[in-house]
Parts: sequence; C-alpha cells; structure tokens
Amino acid sequence: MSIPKTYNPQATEDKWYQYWLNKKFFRSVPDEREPYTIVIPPPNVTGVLHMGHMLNNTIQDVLIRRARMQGKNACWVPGTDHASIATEAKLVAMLKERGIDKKDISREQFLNYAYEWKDKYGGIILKQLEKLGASCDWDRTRFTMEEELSEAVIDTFIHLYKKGWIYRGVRMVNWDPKGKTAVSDEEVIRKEVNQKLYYIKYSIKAEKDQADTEYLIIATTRPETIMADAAICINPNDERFHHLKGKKVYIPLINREIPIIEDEYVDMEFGTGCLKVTPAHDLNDYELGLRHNLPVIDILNTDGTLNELAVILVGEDRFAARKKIAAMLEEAGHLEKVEDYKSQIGFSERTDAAIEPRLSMQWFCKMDEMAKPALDYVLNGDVKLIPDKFINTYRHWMENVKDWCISRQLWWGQQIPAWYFQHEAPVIAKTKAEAIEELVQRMDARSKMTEEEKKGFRLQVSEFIKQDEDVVDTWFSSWLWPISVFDGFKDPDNADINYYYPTNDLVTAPEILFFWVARMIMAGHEFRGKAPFKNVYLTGIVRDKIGRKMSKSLGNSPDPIDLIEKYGADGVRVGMLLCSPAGNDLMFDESYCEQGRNFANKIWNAFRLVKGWEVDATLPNINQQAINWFESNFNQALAEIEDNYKQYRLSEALMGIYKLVWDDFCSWYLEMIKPAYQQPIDAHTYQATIQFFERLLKLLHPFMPFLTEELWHEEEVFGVRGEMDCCIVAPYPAVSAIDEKLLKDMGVMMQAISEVRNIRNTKQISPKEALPLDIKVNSDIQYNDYLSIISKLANITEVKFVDDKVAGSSSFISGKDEFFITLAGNIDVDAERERLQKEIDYLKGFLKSVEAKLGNERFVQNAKAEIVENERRKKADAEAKINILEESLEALAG
RNA sequence: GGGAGAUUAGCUCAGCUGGUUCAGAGCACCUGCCUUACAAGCAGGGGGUCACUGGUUCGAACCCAGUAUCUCCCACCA
Repeated sequence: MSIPKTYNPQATEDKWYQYWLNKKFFRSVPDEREPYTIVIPPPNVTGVLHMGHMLNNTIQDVLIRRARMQGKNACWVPGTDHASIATEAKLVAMLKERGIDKKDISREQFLNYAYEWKDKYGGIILKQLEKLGASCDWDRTRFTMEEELSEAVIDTFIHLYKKGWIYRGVRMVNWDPKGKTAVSDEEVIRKEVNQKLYYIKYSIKAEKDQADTEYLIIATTRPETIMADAAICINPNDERFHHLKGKKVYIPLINREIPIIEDEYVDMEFGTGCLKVTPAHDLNDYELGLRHNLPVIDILNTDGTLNELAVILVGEDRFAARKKIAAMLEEAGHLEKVEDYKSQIGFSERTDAAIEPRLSMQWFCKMDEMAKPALDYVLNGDVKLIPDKFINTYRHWMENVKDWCISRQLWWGQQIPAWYFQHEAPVIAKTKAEAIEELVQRMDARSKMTEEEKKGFRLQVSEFIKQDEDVVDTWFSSWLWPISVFDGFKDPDNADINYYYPTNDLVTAPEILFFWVARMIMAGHEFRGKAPFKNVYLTGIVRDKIGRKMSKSLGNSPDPIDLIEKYGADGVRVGMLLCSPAGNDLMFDESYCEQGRNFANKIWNAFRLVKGWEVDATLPNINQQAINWFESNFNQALAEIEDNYKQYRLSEALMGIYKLVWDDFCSWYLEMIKPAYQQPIDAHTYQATIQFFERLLKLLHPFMPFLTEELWHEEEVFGVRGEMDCCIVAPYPAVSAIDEKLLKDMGVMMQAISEVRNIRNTKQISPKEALPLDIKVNSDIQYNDYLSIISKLANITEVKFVDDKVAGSSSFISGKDEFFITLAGNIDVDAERERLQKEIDYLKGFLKSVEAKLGNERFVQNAKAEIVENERRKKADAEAKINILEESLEALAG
C-alpha cells in the first residue's frame, strides 16, 4: 500500500490514452442518442502545436468529455488544413535551402515535394493533441486536400459559377510579392509604419520657345513609382494651381511627359495639394485613371522588383529602388525635402511581405447574397456568438462585405476548374473530358458539325486545352469543413450528415471570425439550408505575462509539449483554463500550470488518505452530520457549476470545482470525518466518502481526464471495475436536494472553528493544545449535532453550555451565539478589550448607516418592501450584536 | 478617420435586474506551523476613493454625460 507522495503524470497519461483508444470511447457513430458534435478548427497540416491550439483544444475537449458523460453521443471530428499559401511559402523556402528553385521545376514535381513533406510532417500536430488528452474520433480524421474534400471544393465552385456568383475579371488586388500571389482583403494586415514623405519637383513643360523653369511639387511615400506616373492631379477648386490647368509636366529622371488633370478627389489640405497618379500601383489612382482615361503602366514584376517599363533601376527591389531613387532625385535637384511620416501599410497575413496593389485577372466570389442570410442567423440568435460583443463586429463586416478574391497564384491547393482553349471564353468543368465536350457542344451550336468534324475538333481541343494555373483560396475549402467532413457534398443524404449536422459548438479564435466562421455560415446556408453550428465560442489570444502576443519570432512562447512534460497534461489544462474567460485575451504564465499541477497533487493526496483507511464494520457512524452537510454542499456547488457551464464560463466552472474539492471536501469534510492516526473508520462513513470521491472525480474529469481515470480504477477503494466502467463514460452527476438550514448552521460552526483557531494563532497557542469551549446559545441551532465536529476541528477538550457570560475568557460571536475560551493563564485584558471595542465601533458605524437609511422617509416610501424589511433586520441584528459585545466588555472590566 | 469594448486588491479576473451573496475569488504577500494525506502542504491574517469629473436617484462599482488611458475591429488620403 505504498503510494507515492506526489502524483506522477508521466506514468499514467499514455497508459490511459491508449486504453481509451483501445476501448473506442472516442468513437462515435449515429445512434438513437442525442448527438453532440464539434468539428475541430483544422490546424495547418505541417504545423506544430502552439499555445493557442492548446487553449482552443482544451476547451473543446472539456465540452466534448462533459457531453459524453451526460450520455450524449459525443463526436469530435479532427483534421488538418492544407493552408495553401503558408505551406507553399514554407515549402518554397525549404526547397531553396536544398538549392531548388520553384521556377525550375514543374507543377507535378513541386506537388511531389509537397506531398513528401506533408507525409513527413503532417499529423505531428495531431499526435501532439493526443498528449493533451484530446478525445477526438480519430477514425474520422480528415484533410482539406484529400480527394473527397477537394472534389467538394470543385463541385461548389461549379455550383456557384452556374449561379452567377463566381466571376473572373481584372481588378486591383492585394498582391503578395513574396508568395507571388493575390490574397483576399481579409488576409491583409495593416500596420502602422514609419515612412518618409518625399517632396519631388516635377518640371512644367513650358510654352513654346520658353525654357522649362517652372516646377510643381508633389508629396509621395513611394518615389520609386514615379516612372509609372500617368498624370499629375490637382483639385479644380484649388486657386493656387489654376495656372497649371491644361499643362504638362516631365517625370524627373526619365523625362516622360504626362498631363495635369483635375479631379475633386484630391485633398487640397494634404501634402502640396498636387497628387501624382499611378494607376498601376494604387487603388485610388487606378479609379482616377479610369475616370480620366489614363494609361496603366505597371513597372513591377510579380516579385516586387522593377521591370523594363521603369526604364531606370530595372531589376531592383521596390524598397531598394526607393532609397536609390531618392538619392538620384536629390542629385538631380528634384528633391525638395523629406519628412518623417507615419502611415498604415498592408502586410500579407501569411508571409508578412508588404502588399502591393496590383492589377490582375482573378476569380471572385460574390458575397452580397450569401452575406444576408448569414447575418440573419447571428442577429436572430440561431447562431450564438460567445461572448456576444462580437455580434456588432460581425454585423459591421457582413453589411460591408466585398467580393471575395478566391484565386491564388499557387500550386498547393485545389486547381481552379476553368479550362481555356484558344480565344474561347473559359469553360467551367470538373474534368478535362467534360470541358472538351462542352467546347464541342458550344462549337456545334454555333455551326453544326458532322460527327467526323466533331472527332477532329475533339482531338484538336484535347491537345491545346489548358486548365487554369491557379488554385483556390484555402478558405474556399475550409468554409465547407462542417459539411465536407461528413461527406455532405459527395452524398448529401447520408446517415452521418443527417445525424451530426448542424453541429453544436465551434471553438475558435476571433481573428478568423470573418475568414472562416462567417463563410462557414454562408456555406452552411447555401448548401444545407442550415447554419453549421449553434454556438461559437471565441477564445482569446494567448499572450505572455506582459501582454505581448506569443510568437516564434519573439521567442516568448513556451513549447506546449515541454509544459505537459513538466506539469502533466492535467496540470496544463487546468492552468490554461484558470485564466481564460471567453473572448478575453489570456496573459499566460507558467505559474498557472504550477497551480494546476498542485491541484492534481492535492487530489492525489486526498485519495492517499482515503485509501489508507481501515474499515471496522462494528463501529458506529458518528459522522452523519458531516455527511449530510457535504451532500448539500456538493449539490449547491454543482448547481452553480452547471450554471457557469450553461453560460460557457469554463474558468468559473473550473474554479467552482477547485474550491469544492480543495476547500469543502479536503479542508473541511475530510478533516471532519478523518479518524485518529491508525484508527479505523466506520463502514457507513467510508462508503459515503468514497461515493463523494467518485462524484468529484466525475466533475473533475472533463478538465483532468488522466488523473481522474487513474484514480477511478483504484480497486482497493472503488472495487474491481468492468473493462468499460471508466470515468470517461461515467454518468455525470445531477443536482439533488439542498438542505439550506444545514448549510447555514454549519456556516456558523465553521466560523466558530476559525475563530478558535484565530485565538490560538494570536495567542501563540499550539494547535496541539486542546482548549475548553463554553457556548451561550441564543439561536435555534441544535448544537448537540455538531459537538463532535467542533471538538475535532477546533481541538476542544470539552464543550459546556452556559446561560451567562464566562468571565475572564476570550469571547467571540458566530451567528447569534456567543463562544468563550477560557485560557489557562491570565488573559490579556487590554488586548481583549481593544478587540471588542474595535468590533463594537465597526458595528456602530454600520448601524448608523442603516438607521440613516431607515430614518429617510423617501427611502421607506420608495424602496421595495422587502428591501426595507431587510434593512430593519440588519438593524436588529446589529443592535443585538452590539449588546452582546458591550456586555462582554463590561464583564471583562468586572 | 469610423466603430466596439475595457479600466474593481500587487497580478489575473467575477460582480446578473441599482438596495446583505456589495466591495468578492484565485494567485501572490505577511505571521505561525515539517500537526504521519499533501511544505506542490496546514492554520490564520493584511490588502481596494471600484480610472477621473459631473449628473440622475431616497440610494450608484452598476444608469446617463464628459475626460483620460488601454485593447481590438474596420477604413484607399498621396
């Protein structure tokens, strides 16, 4: 019966995880029970677990495990996301290290490398989730780029195209020069950057026969784009520049001639009031260019270097070119001045490269019609956002949503099902064969062909037809996730989708509310007519102690796996949830994990105590009052815990359990019933206690699955259990009767016990020294029921009931009753008097405020009757107490 | 520039419909204890002008207005 003094997580975690897997407790198949479903926000397939995942998945596991214990058919679907741009960027970098340039290899070769890489690193993160204890149904693991899910993506593309909601066009898009792809508006992160504002002189073309001596000045942050200028724009109302109307200027350094145009768009207040118009490299300028019919001169390559159209600095990166051109302008006398300037610059979410506005041909998905129903789901409460403060931002985004650029100039992803042949309009078709047939029909409709002609045409098409090189945005696959994981596209009426969809809860970060959550709701409505989930729990961002976002580059993020090894998975889970209210960022600190580990240890040791007891069946039960009390206390705490769960306040539910276990069970209950050293315990108390313990293990299980499962199977205490009798599926406790009077009376006892301990402490009397206690009972409490508890916990030799105050004693009040401790030596009369006086003063002050309230006619008239009644009771109570204390004071003097 | 939210103990946060769950919890801190379940522990204790200024009310941490600071979201001013 030697059991270690501390809980050792390493020894138990893998064992039980494997056991759960073997017994298929995570497995879910449709049956007659109520389903409870969560689909995991799929992490990047090649990613590793970070603190954000840790928080996110702990929450999901708590919800899933509790639902499972509540008898629901709990199904947590895991999987990974191919993360198109992030993965491709990493892969390109990796290949570069190996001396391979993406330019030099074919799409097929590239994808081979990609799959090789995915097979090597993919799934690491899922293995890490197992360490955390995640009870996913691993048989259902999906991957967004697996064949069936990709097929769903292509089918939905075609579906939306046929509906007219997907179109192709030349637009100004956000170009990521590092990823060499377009990205959507949502993938652009704006950051404030210190920049320079360059004031550049443009010479004005003089009238005939005169020298070009006049010039105007424009302010720009991007001098390297002057070679792409198509015009200079002034505000027609700006009197300063009336003389410039209709004139032309020369672009410095390259001396190209451009017109001066007028448009009210120009802000006369900003800069110099003159604006250089560069349609190829700025969205506003592009629109300005359209209005004024200006040429578009694109001087940038896809990687952000300057091309031949720039004339000068060809091949230089845009940022290097900026520095160089500034120097060149300076030298040529075209630089008036340079000012420091702060402005917002867009950066690519995935590669962190500065975004270039770039004109290009892209595929777009229309959003307006899909946004409306998706907004309604949230506004009318069919989909609840937790916390609800996110409803506002959600609404704002949905009401101002722009079309979604869905094409990406990448290879890692689902290739767009558009086919091109000569100058024909693109054909949207699932396969090459279908595309060819469509072209044949198209031609045939235009001019009838014979079968022979068709055959020849087919051959010709088949040779020259080309599929669109681009892939779709990753989110164009993940927005289907809650449907596609149940094969809802391939087989829309299958048993799984009908049973599990819509899912219950989605747990994710607010950062991807628009990227993902909003679009899933759109897709859910469009393809299933129902939102994909009922509740969206938005977690906060995990930050470090001083509020910085955890990131690899800052090096301030602990490795979750290290934490698990150090504190145990249960300790880390508890640590994370202790400090993470929904929707609030969490200032993570390892000390929370320490607290979690300490809690695990506390439970472990409580168990050691109980396990060590010998049962003597002949002993009478002397602990009924304690048992009854804990029963009621448990139910009261459980009711609060349940309420917190209902509101998704997991931290608070956990704290409720923490206090129930540590304070109520360990510090009070176990101390009440604990037999003296090496003494046996009676059978009834023992049975009640292990039954309480079992219930506590159940409450703890969703948060601390490993420890609870380990203890659950301790045969010496709980008996031999069947193979399937596991904590993970043990029925979750329900709230039953609460004896309010008992709880209240025990509260009086607990306060009295604390007071006695306090007297010991202040008078430096050892807890081992037993003291006599006299009680003057003024209440209706049946003290005989509590005598053994008081005696034991306060270490009392003998309790006597008295009718009068006991002179020369230390006294205190608990509830309405008076307690006296007579000490062996003389008591310190002055100290005692001071203590009493302090209490009297406090109560008198309190009484005064209550009396002031009651003396206020308007209060008595206006306040609710029960409030007034309450104040009267407070008054009476305070008066009674003051009375008692004053008598004690007198007795002390006498 | 627009919008949303926050500000309560040293730290992280509760505090619902204005009034005994109104000033709370956990951690940290202080004091005393190695009392055979646990020092990763036990017992006890101290600690807050509820950001600031006004207003409404018999009564405000809570409602209203303004101010300050912070966070987040959205936005094309060179």
